[in-house]
Amino acid sequence: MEKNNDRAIEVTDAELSVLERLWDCGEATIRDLTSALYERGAASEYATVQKLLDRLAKKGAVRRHKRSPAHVFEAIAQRDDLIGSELRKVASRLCEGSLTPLLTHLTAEARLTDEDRDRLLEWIQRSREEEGR
Amino acid sequence: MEKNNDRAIEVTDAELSVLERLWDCGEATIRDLTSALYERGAASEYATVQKLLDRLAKKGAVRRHKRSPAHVFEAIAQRDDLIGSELRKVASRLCEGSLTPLLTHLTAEARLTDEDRDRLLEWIQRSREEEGR
DNA sequence: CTTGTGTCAGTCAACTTGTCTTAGGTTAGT
DNA sequence: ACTAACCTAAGACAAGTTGACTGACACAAG
Repeated sequence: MEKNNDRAIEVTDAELSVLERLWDCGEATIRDLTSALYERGAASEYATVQKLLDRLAKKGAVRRHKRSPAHVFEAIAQRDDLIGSELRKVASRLCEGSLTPLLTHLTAEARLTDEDRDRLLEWIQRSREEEGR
Repeated sequence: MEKNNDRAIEVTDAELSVLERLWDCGEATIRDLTSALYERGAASEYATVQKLLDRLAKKGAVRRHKRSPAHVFEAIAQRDDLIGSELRKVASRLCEGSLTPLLTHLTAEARLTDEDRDRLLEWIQRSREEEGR
């Protein structure tokens, strides 16, 4: 049940669209991704995807399997990891690192459905019980 | 009780430090801000603060009062407005615009103090009561 | 009329980001 | 073996952002 909190992973828009494709496919080669994302499939676009994967790999968001002819890529970072990174970044910039103000803001701003509210109450209850962890 | 949701306000790091000073002071001239933020108070730093205020004004985060000799600046955007903008940005990039996944993530990740918990419970209570507003 | 202070506008280098080019390696087909 | 098709690796590039800085001008007080 270990969460991937090792370090923040932030990605740009173009990188994100590659990652999202990987979340859908599970695994994909550069060619797969290029034809899925760019339609035209030109050589330069292939290289663009390659560079984006390169940067994603440096950030630890993607793993490269050196399988036979072409490398196969797989997402390491999941959507929720990115959400977490972004939320922590906001918190550290605007709330001295505390996530609680974000929570407070969301409860005030988000239109809570009954379901959301119930889930939240339940969670608070649980968190109170776990007090002495 | 109108919230400032008109549009997203995002600020850079340097702009934020100016804004934070304004949140503390209420009002301030460029000179006030420069000596508070830069210590040295050189002419170039004065100009930097001026440019930052300029950009903040264009973003609608700051208001300029043309009082006597030097203009006086006042923050329009509050910390919570920025938090809201950032959260919406994250939501629109990663959650198809829905804030709920952020809430879910925070309930899973954030560790609450007793005080946080009480405040949150109160929020939820109030939100439930305002239901039909 | 000069000095100090303020405003306004533009410049600048460093960095980021998405795109593209080039060079070189490996495999398959004729 | 020679070429064609595909792959990897590394770097170049323009456009945009960001923080810092410069210069030109207004204006009041000594």
